[in-house]
Amino acid sequence: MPAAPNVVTRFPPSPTGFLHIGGARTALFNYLYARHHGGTFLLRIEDTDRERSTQPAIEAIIEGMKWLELNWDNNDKIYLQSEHMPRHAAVANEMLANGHAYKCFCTPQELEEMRNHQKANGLPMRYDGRWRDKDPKDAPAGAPFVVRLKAPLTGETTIKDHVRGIVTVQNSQLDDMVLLRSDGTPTYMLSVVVDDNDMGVNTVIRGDDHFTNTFRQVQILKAMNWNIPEYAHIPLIHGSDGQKMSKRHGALGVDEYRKMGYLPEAIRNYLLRLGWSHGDDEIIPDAKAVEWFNLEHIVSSPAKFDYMKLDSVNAHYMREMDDTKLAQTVAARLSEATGTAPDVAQTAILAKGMAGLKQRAKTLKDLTESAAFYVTPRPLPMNDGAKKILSADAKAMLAALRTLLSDLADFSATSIEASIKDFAGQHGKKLGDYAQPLRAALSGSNVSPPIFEVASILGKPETLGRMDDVLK
RNA sequence: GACCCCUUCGUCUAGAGGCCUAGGACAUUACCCUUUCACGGUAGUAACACGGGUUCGAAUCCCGUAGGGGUCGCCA
Repeated sequence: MPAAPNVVTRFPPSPTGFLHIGGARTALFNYLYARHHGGTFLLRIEDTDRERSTQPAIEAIIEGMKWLELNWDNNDKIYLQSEHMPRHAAVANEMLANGHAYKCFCTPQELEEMRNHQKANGLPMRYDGRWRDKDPKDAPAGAPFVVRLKAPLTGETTIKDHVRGIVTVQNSQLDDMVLLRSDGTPTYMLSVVVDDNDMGVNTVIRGDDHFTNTFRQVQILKAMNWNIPEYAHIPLIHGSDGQKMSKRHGALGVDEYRKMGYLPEAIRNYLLRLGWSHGDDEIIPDAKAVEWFNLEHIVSSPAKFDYMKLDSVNAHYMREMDDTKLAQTVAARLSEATGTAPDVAQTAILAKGMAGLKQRAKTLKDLTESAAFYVTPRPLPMNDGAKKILSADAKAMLAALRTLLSDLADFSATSIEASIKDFAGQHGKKLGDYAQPLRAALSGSNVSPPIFEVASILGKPETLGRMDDVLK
């Protein structure tokens, strides 16, 4: 099935902030495509903007990638774009030498005036090429200059994109972009092209916001006579306002999702389905994702992020998790929230409780909150629902129940239920009449897993103790 | 403004001219199950943006309109 040999993809975030959800999806698609073809997935940090790039951001991105388990190749090594700036500059100079680039001595003010004029007159906003054919000798001595691409004036540039199809733009629409800044550093447009080429990247999967840039990049590629990679521009993820999700537009860092209690496998599955499909399949475990992923079924329109759906996917994976492992996670979260870590015995109780708890929760956060009562030290605080249940009548019934339970030898859930059911019948009551007060006493709430199961897991001494607390 | 792209239930999507009286999932409604809440089960509401073509036949192809988005930096 894998046709293209040696597929090389890459994820190139710029370290100006955390790894956000849109970037995570781009990374996922690149990762899956490489894995599907048995190819290589690389991580490149685009830190050429020295002003805005930060080390903490680099670390946050790496942490995010690791949390999502999107492991990159090349022995875990990261390609730092800034380390290759001399190479980028060398390429620009090569283009200068072979006539594919030229020096432009315009000042920033001059360019801004030009743009203002164009905007005011409803003209297309592009560099007008005023230094394209001028002799550099005409420039004032020692004046700073940038290096611009000498882009073709006529003809057209065509991109074959796996999502967009074949798209053509007239070269007259594209201006002579800057390759090298006046301080000699390369621009993004140059750096990506050079790095992709040097890294052997042959498949570029990235956000659709890069689509129009692609035409310019292809022009550089052609000027250098380099191979043009396969392209797949994936539609953006929109916020609820229908606009591109960005760091200031509702996109959260992946770490926030971890805190909210989402599982990495759930995030992966949800993100995969957001913009890609495999028939009616919704739950797509990693192995299937790698097996099935392709570029053909990437959706062509933008998607909105939906927490409800994420919740349901997360709930699915959470229920599949091993109870012991889940209990450890919950214990860790509990200790983070309360400051005291559950001990081994308590963690064991949590593990027993997981089966009943996890089908009532969507996230690890929910799960942790609903599990807390198992290990909360006595006397348990009662929530409003519990207080309401514990009327004088209810307490009287609870007192009777206490005697019943203390005499019960077999403290299994079925045994407790059978005995209470029998007891209720004898007193002309329903099971629920006793179950609710018991629930309040044992869980401190009006909502809990099956209460006889809870009692059994808590054990007889703790159960009776909690009942005594309420009866005091 | 210029250029490019997008448009199927509220949301994510299936759909590659007849399989579509448009399918699935999430959400939502009702009922069943039931010691609470969930889970689960059953049923339901709900969409091809609009207008023209092409064709025996169009959600699917073409053109236009409308709406939305992206890009136009010495940011990435």
